[in-house]
Amino acid sequence: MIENTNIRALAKALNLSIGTVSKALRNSHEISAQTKEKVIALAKELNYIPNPYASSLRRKKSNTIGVVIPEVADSFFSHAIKGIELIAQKKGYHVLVYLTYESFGKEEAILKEFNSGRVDGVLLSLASETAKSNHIDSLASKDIPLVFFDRVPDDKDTCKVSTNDFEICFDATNYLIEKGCRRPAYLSISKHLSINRKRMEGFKKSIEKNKDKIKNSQIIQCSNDNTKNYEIIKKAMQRRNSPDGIIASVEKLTTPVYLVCKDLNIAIPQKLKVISFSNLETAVILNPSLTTITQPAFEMGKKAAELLFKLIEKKKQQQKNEHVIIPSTLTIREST
Amino acid sequence: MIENTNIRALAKALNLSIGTVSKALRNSHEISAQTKEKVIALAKELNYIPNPYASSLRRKKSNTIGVVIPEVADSFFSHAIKGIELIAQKKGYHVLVYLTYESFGKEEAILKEFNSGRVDGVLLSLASETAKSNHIDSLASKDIPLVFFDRVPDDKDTCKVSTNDFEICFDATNYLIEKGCRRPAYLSISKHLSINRKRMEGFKKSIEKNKDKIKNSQIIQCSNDNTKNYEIIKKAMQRRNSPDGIIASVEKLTTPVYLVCKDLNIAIPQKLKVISFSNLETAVILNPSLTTITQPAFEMGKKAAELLFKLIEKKKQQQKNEHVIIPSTLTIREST
DNA sequence: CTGAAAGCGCTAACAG
DNA sequence: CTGTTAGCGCTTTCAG
Repeated sequence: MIENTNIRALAKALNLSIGTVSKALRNSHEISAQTKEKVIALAKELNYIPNPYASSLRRKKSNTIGVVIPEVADSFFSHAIKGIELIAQKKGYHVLVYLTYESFGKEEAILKEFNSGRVDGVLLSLASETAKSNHIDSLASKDIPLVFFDRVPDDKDTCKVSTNDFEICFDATNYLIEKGCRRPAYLSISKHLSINRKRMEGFKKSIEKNKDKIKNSQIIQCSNDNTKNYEIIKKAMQRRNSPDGIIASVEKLTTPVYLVCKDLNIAIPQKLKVISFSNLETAVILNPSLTTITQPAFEMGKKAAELLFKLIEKKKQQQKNEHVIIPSTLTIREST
Repeated sequence: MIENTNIRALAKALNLSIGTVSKALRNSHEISAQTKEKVIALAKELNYIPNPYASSLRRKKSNTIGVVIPEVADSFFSHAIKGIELIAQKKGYHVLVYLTYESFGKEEAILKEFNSGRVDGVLLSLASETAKSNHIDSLASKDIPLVFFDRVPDDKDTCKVSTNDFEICFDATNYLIEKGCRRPAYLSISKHLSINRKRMEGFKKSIEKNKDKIKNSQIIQCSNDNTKNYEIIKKAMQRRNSPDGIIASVEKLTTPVYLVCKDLNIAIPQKLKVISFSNLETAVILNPSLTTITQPAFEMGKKAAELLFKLIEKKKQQQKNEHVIIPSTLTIREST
């Protein structure tokens, strides 16, 4: 940081007091139009930009939000960040991005630091390691608004933006069965994530509902490591009574599923029907094109940010536990 | 922002002066081990987190970097951000992310605001609209370090991290020709981007080198809008002497190319060989699997951040125009 | 309508 | 080794 033309320099040049200049710049009603004009003109000329940290310190307001997400290498979060940034930019807010790499410890540390007043609000999508969510209480006690998105907790009464994980997975499973699957499988990820539980419950509910049609069904527990997942899925497909339908609960499971089928010569959709949660643009050019549960990632990001700003702007009136659900869509393609 | 336990409260509780507490917390050598211990213990107990903005104001150092990118919905930037964030987290820095949406005006405005002292350094990947780069001069005049990555300018002597766009595209084109292509085409994006020019030049150089083998070659100008690109590519493929080999200069052109081929029944790789710049994990499960020029996105992000921190930490010694080139790799798959 | 002055929370001389 | 003090640049009473 290097010294800038500051408000004092402006004041001196204009023969005004610092206070007057400050008010003029913030367009205070108690300053004459003339003065405002002069001040603004010079500010522009000298390329004056107020020091945000001085302002933050004084006003106890950072005009910054923190976005804490597990990963960014998945297309869901790319799109979500885009939505968040869009709204933030519109509101004149700045966006700090933090990755937890699915680690609870990191998540905890990051949130803890937010108690410093660095941010006016937080958007959080839980790490898969995160089982309990009491690490968010300190934020609450400091009245720092928090909105969960996508990976929301279900044990807390907070603002959250999620998609209809249960219902869409229920629908998707029904669809698989309708298409003739008798041995459907659900590829599960972290058990801690309510998002995974909900999807899984949707799956189970459908199995239950269709139990007279179903021969067998299974939950296949996958890991965070995709090479392992390849092996896990391969084994599952080599067992007797291997699945004839798969619901992949996250985007990154698509690649191992397709690879296994290629390597084991399993025809999709004839031998195995596949549906994946995914926002991949390339779903349509896979072979066969992939039936996806498309999450409204961008919209969820936008909505979460909008909600957060509502909380930031008028904490009192706002409901502290609004839960917005933006539905996903099942896009049917050739893989089913 | 709500009032926190601040350094004054700590000092009072410990019967020490504010200055001593401050030094103890920053582990100053002029404070006794005993005192430090006491201070740190109480700080922990009270969950004391120093106000970063007060500190920034006083030290003229924000411990924050700004990352300015055109889009985040492309897998390149997802990976790059991951690399950046990794290094920043290690260094105890915070990362502000801004999207320009390919707009020069936005890019300019964002950089201008950085003159306020909000960030200690900037990582920039140019918007496709950006033709001139004098909007970065103000940063330079304030001595705010700047490192370009990926979309670097070539008219400036600055630090930049890029990949070997020219060479890899030269190699890729050679490979196409070697595989029998006689009518190769290059799908071009924004002409302003040096990255595109360099790739294009690599293409042309190869055409030149192989001119006795080539029947015809073309540069197909694409847009930012993928539905338009579909039409553009379709038209190109319907003309006489349509390409028998394509180099797609950016990832998002893959989908329209594959779709056109599907719709026009053009067999890849028999009738058309395709290579695309891409970091898509799904390249391997496309049909046919896609030969890609894989950019080291994560490594570029990391390297750019490392370079930036070197500049931030010791401005003097550091070369102000280091140009790091991290090579891309040509991964050959079935589409060629 | 404008100015004076206090202070946000922290750091860094400087003095002791 | 610890304390005192003067700000960083800005906002905001409160007076005039």
